[in-house]
Amino acid sequence: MLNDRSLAVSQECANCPIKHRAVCARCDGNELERLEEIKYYRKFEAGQTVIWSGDRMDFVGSVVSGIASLTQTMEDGRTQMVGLLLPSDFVGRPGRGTAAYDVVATTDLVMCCFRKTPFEDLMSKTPHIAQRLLEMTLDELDAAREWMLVLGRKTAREKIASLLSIIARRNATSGGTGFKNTVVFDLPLTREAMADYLGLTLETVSRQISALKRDGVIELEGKRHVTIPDMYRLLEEAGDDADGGVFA
Amino acid sequence: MLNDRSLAVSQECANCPIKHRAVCARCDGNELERLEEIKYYRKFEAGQTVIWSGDRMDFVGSVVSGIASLTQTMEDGRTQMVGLLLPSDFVGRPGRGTAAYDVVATTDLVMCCFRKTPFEDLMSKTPHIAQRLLEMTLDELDAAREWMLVLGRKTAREKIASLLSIIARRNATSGGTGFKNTVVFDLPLTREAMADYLGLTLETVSRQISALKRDGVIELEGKRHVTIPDMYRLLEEAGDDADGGVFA
DNA sequence: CGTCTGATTGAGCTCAGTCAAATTGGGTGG
DNA sequence: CCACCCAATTTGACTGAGCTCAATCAGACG
Repeated sequence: MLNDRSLAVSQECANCPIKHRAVCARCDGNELERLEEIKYYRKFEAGQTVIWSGDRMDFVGSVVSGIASLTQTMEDGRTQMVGLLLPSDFVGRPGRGTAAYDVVATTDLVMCCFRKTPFEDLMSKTPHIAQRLLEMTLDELDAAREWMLVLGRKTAREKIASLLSIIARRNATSGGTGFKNTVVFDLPLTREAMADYLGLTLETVSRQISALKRDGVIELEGKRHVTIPDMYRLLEEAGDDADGGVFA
Repeated sequence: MLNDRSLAVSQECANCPIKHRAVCARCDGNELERLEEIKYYRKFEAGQTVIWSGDRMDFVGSVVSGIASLTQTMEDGRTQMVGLLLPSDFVGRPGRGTAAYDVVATTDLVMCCFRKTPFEDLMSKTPHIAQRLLEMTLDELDAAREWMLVLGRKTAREKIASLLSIIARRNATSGGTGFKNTVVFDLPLTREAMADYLGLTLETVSRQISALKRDGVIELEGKRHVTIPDMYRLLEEAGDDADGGVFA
């Protein structure tokens, strides 16, 4: 089966698709061997919950493929996504015993997990891991702060444009020939997930997407396949400085 | 002068008021000596800008006393606070050359600074610093995510209550005798700063504070001195689980 | 072909924003 | 000590972006 195949492929760190960006990116051969001893893969289907907030968490790990989301929920059911986990992103916090957020597989998901205690031991002996984790955590903090500006100060239209920019930036295959600022991708999120990301209702998300389509900022094929004919235009709509050269 | 005195007092790491919580908290005597060699103090008055976003940043440092804020500004002037820096909090990012945010002294401020390059060198040789910085960054990330829930999903009233809770939790001297959930503190932020923190306008902040006062959730003496007669009540208003035992 | 989930669209309402006018309170100079 | 000034804050009236409730639509799957 495809699933078995894909697992088999990623079984070896040497072939791992995220080896250049994950927590283990800085590790040398020896360190990788140690990690390899304590690692194991877990797969989740779209919609499945990886962990519930408050649950005991005895592993940490990296997203290998697929997308997961970190969400917080209030007693009355209001929910806010607080993290979007893409391949190579790290899940879990060394030194903490319980999950602070719900982690949900947004798409089918493969994770490379390490039992927490051995990982922590290894980390204390392996500065390369801690270094890389610090770097990644600082990046996440920057992303979170960017996101706070979106949540606190942007309009619904700007929020949608911002989210599309973010996804485009990561997921993008520039469509067509030559030098162009056209970008094409598939939305990995439902309208509801987008709403939870942006602090909106799903109706507002839908309306704003329709409006952006009507205004020619985006093109849709089906509900999920998106074409951005002019990335600069989208960045403008997002309220971001469409400043520096190519979006990189 | 008082200023000189307070500087003199904190000149030695041994007497430093934040030594247990700052980046240097894990350092041993030897490591502290090295840090001491490259450190220097800087003072800012309330309202002064410490750094502008985009500026070259050749130092990093810790807040020793006072409060600073990290803010992001859009071209049209909308601003969002993305970090509130209290004593012991770290400013700057090792490995980055320019400031990503505006840093502004919200009150009079004393910082313990390190030139960036020597600090980075020291950090690569001193796991204790990197360890502590990782810990602090993970805490900040948690705080940022908490804040994202506030920005994305809470009502104006809940936002104000949340902010007051946060300040109360840190700044608090429980007022009066015996076991009680009464808390007293001075607001270190103007209405405008609170608005920037919470993604509101200053008028809305003012209105909601008035409403909370009217409803007996808080008491005001002057504009800044706040009494929380019942901390649990406030936590309820914040929409947080007023769950676990004493707020700790 | 019915069903079910996700998405779109509409109508009306509400909370928070905008614009504008008081009010407060601390600081200053006479 | 008092009159005045200025910045911060409060309050009011009105507006509108985004929410709620509800109906409809589209595509996937059995």
